[in-house]
Formats: sequence, C-alpha cells, structure tokens
Amino acid sequence: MTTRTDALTRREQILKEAARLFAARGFHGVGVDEIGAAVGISGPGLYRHFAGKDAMLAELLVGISGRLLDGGKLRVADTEGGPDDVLSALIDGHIDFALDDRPLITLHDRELDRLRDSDRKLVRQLQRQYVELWVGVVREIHPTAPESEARIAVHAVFGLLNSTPHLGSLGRPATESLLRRLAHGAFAALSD
Amino acid sequence: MTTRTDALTRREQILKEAARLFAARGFHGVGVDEIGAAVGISGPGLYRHFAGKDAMLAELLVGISGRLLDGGKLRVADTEGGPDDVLSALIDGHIDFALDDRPLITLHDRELDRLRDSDRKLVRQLQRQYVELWVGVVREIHPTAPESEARIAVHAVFGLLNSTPHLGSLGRPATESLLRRLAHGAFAALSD
DNA sequence: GCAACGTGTTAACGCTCATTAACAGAGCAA
DNA sequence: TTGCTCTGTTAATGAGCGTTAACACGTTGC
Repeated sequence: MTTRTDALTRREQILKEAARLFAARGFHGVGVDEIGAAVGISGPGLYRHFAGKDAMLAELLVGISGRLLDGGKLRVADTEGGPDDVLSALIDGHIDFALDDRPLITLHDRELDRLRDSDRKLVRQLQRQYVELWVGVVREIHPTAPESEARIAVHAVFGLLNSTPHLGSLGRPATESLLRRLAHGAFAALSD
Repeated sequence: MTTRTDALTRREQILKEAARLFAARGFHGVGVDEIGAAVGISGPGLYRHFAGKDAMLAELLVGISGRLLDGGKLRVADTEGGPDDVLSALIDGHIDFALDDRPLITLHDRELDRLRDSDRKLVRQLQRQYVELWVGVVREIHPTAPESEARIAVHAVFGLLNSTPHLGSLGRPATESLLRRLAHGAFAALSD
C-alpha cells in the first residue's frame, strides 16, 4: 500500500484534517460531511476508516497526550547536565510541539469531555504524568517552592506556551526564542 | 420587583448559569432545557428573556470583553507612579478577573466564532484595545523590545494568567501572589 | 473466472435540539 | 369586572446531523 515516508495513509489524512477542523470550530461545530470533503470523500465514507466521529476525536487526544509524554520522558532521559538543562530541553520540546501541532494542542484542553469515560481517563492519566515530569524537574531547581506552587507554575507555563495564536510578524525562530525566554523568566520567579 | 443589591434579576441568573454551563461543556454541548433547569424554569421559558441561545452567548462575550477593557482603562488612568506600577495594576486586575469569572474567561477565547459577524467584530475590537493597553505599558518599560515581541508576550501572559484550572491546594491569596510573580517574571525576561 | 475484500457512493432513518405556537395564571390599571 | 402585560407552561415543528442500508466497482488470491 501507500505507506511510504512522504505519503499519508487515508486514516492519517482524515485525522489531520479532522484535527484542523475541530480546533477551528469545535467538535460539535464540524460535520462529518465536512471532514470527508476535506480529504476528498463523502461523509459516510469516513465510516470505512473510523467507527464514528467520537473515535476520531479519541484517537487524536490519546495520540497527542501520548506523544507529549513520550517526548518529555525521552528528553528527561537523554539530556546530559543538571536539572536546568533538563528543564530547558522540556521547554524546547513543548515549544516545538505547540508551534508544529497547534490544532492538536488546542483540542487537547478543549474537547476532553466529549470522550467516553475510559478514553478520558486515559488522556487525563497521560496528561498528569506529563505534568509530574515537569514538576519533578522544577522542584529540583527550586527546592524551597512547595509542590502545589510548582504544579500551578507548570500549568501556567503550559498556558503561556500554548497561547501562540499565530506566529505574528515574527518568524518561527524568533518566536521560539521569545517563548523560551518568557518561560524561563516565569520559572525563575518561583524562587523570589 | 426583586432588584435589590443582593438579588439577581432573572436575566442575570440565566446569564450566570449559561456562562457556567457553556464553559463546562461548550456552547453546542449545552441545551436550552438544561439552562432553563439551572434557573428553575423550562427551556422555552428562556425566550421570554432572550431572543435565542445565540443572544445569550453574545451578551456574555461582549460583556466580558467590555468589562475587561473598562477595568484596564480605569487602572491605567488611576494608577499613580511609573509604568511598572501601572503594569502591576493591570496584572492584579486581570488576576482578579481570571479567578472571579473563570467561566467567562474560558468562553472568551473558545466560542468566539459562534457569534454573528457584527458581535464578533465588536468583541474582537474590544479585545484588541485591551491588548494594546497592555502593549503600550510594556513598551514603556522595555523600550528596546520590538512591538511584535511585546504583543506576543502580552498574549503569552494572558495565557499564563488564564490557565488556572482550579485553585489547587493553595488558597486564593497564595494563588494570586504566585500568578503575580510568574507574570512579572515572564515580562522581566523581555529585556534579556 | 470468480469469490472476497477494501473503499467508495447516495438515499433513508432517527434522534437531538432550537425555536415557535397555543394556552394559562398572577398582578395591576381603569 | 375587564383587559393588558409579564412570565411561565406543554406540545408541535422543522432543521441539522450522525449513522446505517443498500449498492457499485477495482484489486487480489486461488
């Protein structure tokens, strides 16, 4: 079949377009006909690839949470140096993610409650593990800050990094650099 | 009728409950029957107070944008001292808002595209003015930072401040103080 | 050649849900 | 009393939309 490195599977095409549309107008705001049209087939044709609209959302959300967590774990394990370097690696990774897959990031904290219980639990668990990854590193750097403060700070920095609405007039590298500085600045304030 | 200082009018009750429900499950995720039930009347009964479901959302979003902008203007005008003090006042005001009216803040950047064109334009204009208020102050403090950087930083700090999902185990004052420090820390990084 | 399968199509079903219709009672002015 | 307004009610309407049914056609394995 067409599973070369450059070509996307039909399934992957559908997921990509569905993510874009869901992020733009919300899960309920997009019809299956529209998703189908985005990949050149008809609405009911989607049911040859997914059990239903819910299944698409579930796969998207579980996928993004899993990739975020895996990427984070990898960076924590692979980074040599002190916790400062690890935190930098986590921030850089999250920025890449936020800029590359903004539709998915948007979905991630917007449409979670549309999932069936089991999927929602899974996503929440993955999210929690990702947060705790960050909290652990942050607490190494700021041992005096209580854990609850560190956790709120991590959530706040996620909000900061995920806020990029459009790359603005800055280019990609400048935006990355700016977000990096802002995130480090926020965490630095933890020791004040 | 009951328009004392403590009692809410029926309209206000409805708006309050609608805001809470919309924030929790999204505009399309909430039915009129549910909104009606939340204030003790039936679904169609709402139509005695609002032209439709869309009208409730419009009034909520225009209201929140307007109050944010008005509050910001007031603080800029009333604060004595340098731009640092003005920025502090803006941050404090936004934190109060984020903690007091979180449902509305959530709606604010989540359901904007459900509005009719005229309302959406109005809300966008109010939002833009609010952002520019901040950008002006930030640029006074960091004159070397280009305007596009300042604007992205302002958006990022909004994301940071609006990220509070639950007050967590910290109390309200401690959360306020923490968010304040994080926001100042992020802005401080603009001059790096 | 042919059965099986994968992947489409269009038409129809059924449910949800915003909105409207039709009606009713309380409070109040004349 | 009479009638008007305000604020509710329940029942009906009608559109939108996810899903399923029924059918078609190319490819592949035997």
